[in-house]
Amino acid sequence: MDNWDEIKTAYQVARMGTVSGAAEVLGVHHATVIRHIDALESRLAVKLFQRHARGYKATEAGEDLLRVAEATNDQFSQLASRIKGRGENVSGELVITSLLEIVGWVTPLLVAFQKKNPDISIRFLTGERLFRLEYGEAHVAIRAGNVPEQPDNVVQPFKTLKVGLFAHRSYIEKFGKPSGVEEYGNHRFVSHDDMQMRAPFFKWMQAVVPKSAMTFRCLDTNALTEAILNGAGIGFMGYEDGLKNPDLVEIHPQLSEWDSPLWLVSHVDLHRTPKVQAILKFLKDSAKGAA
Amino acid sequence: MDNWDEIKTAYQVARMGTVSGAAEVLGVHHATVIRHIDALESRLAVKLFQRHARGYKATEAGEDLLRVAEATNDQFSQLASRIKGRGENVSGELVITSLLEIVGWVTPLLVAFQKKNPDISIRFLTGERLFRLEYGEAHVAIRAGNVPEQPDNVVQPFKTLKVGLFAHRSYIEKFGKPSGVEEYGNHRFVSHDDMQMRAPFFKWMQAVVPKSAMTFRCLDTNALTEAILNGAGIGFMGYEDGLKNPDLVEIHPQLSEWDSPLWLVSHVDLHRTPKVQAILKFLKDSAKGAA
DNA sequence: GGTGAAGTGTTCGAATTTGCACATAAATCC
DNA sequence: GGATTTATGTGCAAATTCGAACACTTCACC
Repeated sequence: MDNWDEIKTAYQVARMGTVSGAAEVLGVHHATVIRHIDALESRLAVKLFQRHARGYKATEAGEDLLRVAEATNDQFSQLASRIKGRGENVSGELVITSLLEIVGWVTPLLVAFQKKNPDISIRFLTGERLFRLEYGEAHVAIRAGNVPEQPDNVVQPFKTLKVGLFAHRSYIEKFGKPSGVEEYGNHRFVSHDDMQMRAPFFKWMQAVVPKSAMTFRCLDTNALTEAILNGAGIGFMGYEDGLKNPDLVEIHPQLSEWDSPLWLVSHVDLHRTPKVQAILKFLKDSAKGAA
Repeated sequence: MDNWDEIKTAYQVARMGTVSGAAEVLGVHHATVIRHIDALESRLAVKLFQRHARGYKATEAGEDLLRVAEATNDQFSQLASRIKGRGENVSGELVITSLLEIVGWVTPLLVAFQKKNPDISIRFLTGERLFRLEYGEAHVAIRAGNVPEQPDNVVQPFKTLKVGLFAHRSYIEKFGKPSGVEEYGNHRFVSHDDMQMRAPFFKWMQAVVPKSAMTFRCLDTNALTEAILNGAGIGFMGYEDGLKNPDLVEIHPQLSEWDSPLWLVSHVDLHRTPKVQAILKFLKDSAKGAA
């Protein structure tokens, strides 16, 4: 039973009782309707209609088809309105992924967005693995570093993640505050263990701080912040967070070359949907408000 | 939501996960599949699939379509097997129509056929009105007289209805038996009231018997037979029935020109269905057996 | 009983759809 | 890391389908 269009045609003929009427409803020529019926009947090897000059009358098989096709027509109509409706409303599931490092910063934004759009349910995917937009694993990704130039992805600048070089008060009391870069060799630093890391502030540190001075290394950004707070050494952390904490001392004036740009990335297929547009607008607005 | 074929295509893509796979299942070129999907998506203004080089992944809308189309596919498959099955089995309703005159003769045959085919339910339509095959009012008609030459009807000879001219014993006792046609004017005849009747024996009677001798006229053949049996006069009735009844006397030697040929008529659209073939074969066989 | 309206059915040219060839991209397999 | 496999995507020609016109039939209304 291939060729569903012929079933659709037969349905209208059974419903209308005439070929001409069905042709008008379907918006095709009545010759087309006749051909569809003929094709369907010869394929099924069963007469669906009894022909006479004043119209078509469904046989038992035709009546059976009428019932099934009527249900199908309803189902498809409902499907169409569901799909179209889904396109217009901001509802359903919204999957967002980001790097682990900025979870603490992004999460409150997502919660706020969910509160503004109660019909939406948010899945926030984070992890070692990069969740890929092109496989439909997420609607929106927040990426850092260079502009992600993958095809089929729509990239927008989000905001710039500023970092500063801080140490805890307890560290300063113990080891003193280095007056300049040249003294860094005699101090203790905390840093990421991942030498592949491409963040600009990390590269700056690699260039300026001798490897022997990096006495505490870890993989997780949150653990790194904790290490600084516990006086393990000097290290990078979010600039705003650092300033806010009275127990932290800024070691080096903030440099713009440390900045990590953040990008909002969405797949081109989904970018124009209202749902994705809504979250993108919300995130950009909140970035603007914070700046 | 017109063009059900595109939905069918999208269903296979959602099921298979790749355009190529769907194309193979559908037996079309993969370019066609791509075009169907593109057309459907632009009509719905919603992305149904997320494209990447290793296949298509259904979006939420696509998943929705998958569910609906899967159900539809099942429904259509079942419909197809029902319709084809109906074509092969002798079951369902079988509508037969005949003239009132031969009801008594046909009914036992139909009952026997129904007993041989318990899956069938028989509707035997009789009445003043001619039930018409071309409107699907009946599957098979039993017609008398000239060969019905209507288009779209398949006509087969059934059997010849022989009639004889009989009178009841009580009539003979009262009025005597006419020795020849020339004495008919002095006798009493029972006949049909319908002067339009085209039956050959009726025309013969009209030619031979003066109108004044027709003293009992009625519209119904059964009533006519009853009239003969009750001694109302001389009249035509089924030849076999007349001979079988010892109380009846044959008035005139049977003439072949009285014979009414009976025809089995079926609409060309239904003639080749096993159900119609079965009843036609049964009726012809029983006519042969009786002859 | 004849005339007009409504419907079926068929033929032929036109428009649409389809299939093929080829380009390209990503994943897998040595 | 290069070759192979498997996928998507796009012009262009062929095949198919579609639509307009016309012939024919039946029914309803005068």
